[in-house]
Amino acid sequence: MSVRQSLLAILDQGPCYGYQLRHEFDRRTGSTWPLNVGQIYNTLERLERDGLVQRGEADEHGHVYWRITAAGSAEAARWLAAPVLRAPATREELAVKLAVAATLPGVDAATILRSQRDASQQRLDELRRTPSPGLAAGSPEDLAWSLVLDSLVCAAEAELRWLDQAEARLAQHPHPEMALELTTERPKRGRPAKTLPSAVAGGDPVAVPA
Amino acid sequence: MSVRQSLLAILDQGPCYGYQLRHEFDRRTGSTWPLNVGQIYNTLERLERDGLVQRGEADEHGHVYWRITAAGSAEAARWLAAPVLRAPATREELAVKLAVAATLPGVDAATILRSQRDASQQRLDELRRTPSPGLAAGSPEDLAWSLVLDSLVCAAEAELRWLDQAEARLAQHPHPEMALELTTERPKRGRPAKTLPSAVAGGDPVAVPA
DNA sequence: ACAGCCATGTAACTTGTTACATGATTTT
DNA sequence: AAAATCATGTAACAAGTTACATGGCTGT
Repeated sequence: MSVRQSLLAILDQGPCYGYQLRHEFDRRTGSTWPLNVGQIYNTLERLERDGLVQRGEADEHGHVYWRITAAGSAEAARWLAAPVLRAPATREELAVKLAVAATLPGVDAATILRSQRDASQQRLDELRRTPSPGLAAGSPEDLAWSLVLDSLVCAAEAELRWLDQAEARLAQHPHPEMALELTTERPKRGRPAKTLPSAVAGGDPVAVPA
Repeated sequence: MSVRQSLLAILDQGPCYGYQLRHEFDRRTGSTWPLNVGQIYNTLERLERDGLVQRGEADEHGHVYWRITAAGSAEAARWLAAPVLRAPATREELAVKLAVAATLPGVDAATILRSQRDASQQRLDELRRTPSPGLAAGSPEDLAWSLVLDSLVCAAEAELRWLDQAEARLAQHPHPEMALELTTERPKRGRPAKTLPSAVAGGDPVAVPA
């Protein structure tokens, strides 16, 4: 959701051809996340389909310039003005994974946590070792690159903090032991009773079929 | 990339039918991120296509149980054992957006930053106000839910920290003023000259075609 | 001639996501 | 009867990503 919008924002500055867009994007976001060339042409076609850009004729060099439309310009402005909202619950792969792992009986969540922590720490070290680019210090590219790098560092630090918290929490719940009784109640169709206290289980714990 | 794997990990505990999987998943990750039912059936079909699960016959209740295969079991184990690796550069939408915004001439990055900061702060406040679920404290569900919630809080805090850093950095680079000269050099095809010092610009700064 | 980059494009595929259709069952 | 829930499924789409095909130009 940011490639599309980023390309649009760059195109809002003036027509570009595909390879140029790649260059501009990479320059702005640093050498991380090298943007695949093919993706640019895909994205441009999708943008054209949505009426946000228009494709021009090839010039004498064979360069195909793309021009933003009024709708595209509005969309770019909208994107820049509106804050990025994380969904009510952003899908954090790591959190989901640990939440699932911590509630599976045969799984040793503590070990998973430790090995994840090692990997995350290593990643953070790498990020910290990553040099600022050899560009002219103070250049806009340098600024942009620093922002992206800082963002990654902050995220990695937060991940480590969270992992430590999680480890402490897990220590309090030594053994999940939450066997897969799954839905403790027998699955029933239809509208469930509201007032009745679910009639108590007593019955079969879902008897996983062989 | 976590729905698919999570469902597989749950199925590794024993056969389930679709609705049951949704229940299990939601129970483990908290009420955030309610999993759309349709997605489960899609994912199951894709898992079957990949030979990781097998669909069973409907039982007397009309429940279609899905059973994990040996390959699926191996895949689930692999997922649980391997740490989640953020790509060399994870696509942080917010970072990319700010990096792009900070290098666009007509754009007031400081304003964008401030409004983003407000939104992020508000989100963090909401997260902090989010109560732990009314479940039995100490239950595995409670643990899982807390983990997810903590993760979101940590991420939100990191985001704010980063935004503050970014604001400070932007203050040092008061006005990007990086006009869209785009590729300062005239785009040329073929292998670029290595030794020549790019022949100096002098010429037209890409002369954006009208 | 050959390597290698510039440049455009096509096709396929993955995961996530939503909208919709269908029907059974059960409470109100 | 109506409403709500359980349950299964289909179809389509969005965004990202990769692999591949094609050709031009240029330096060695």
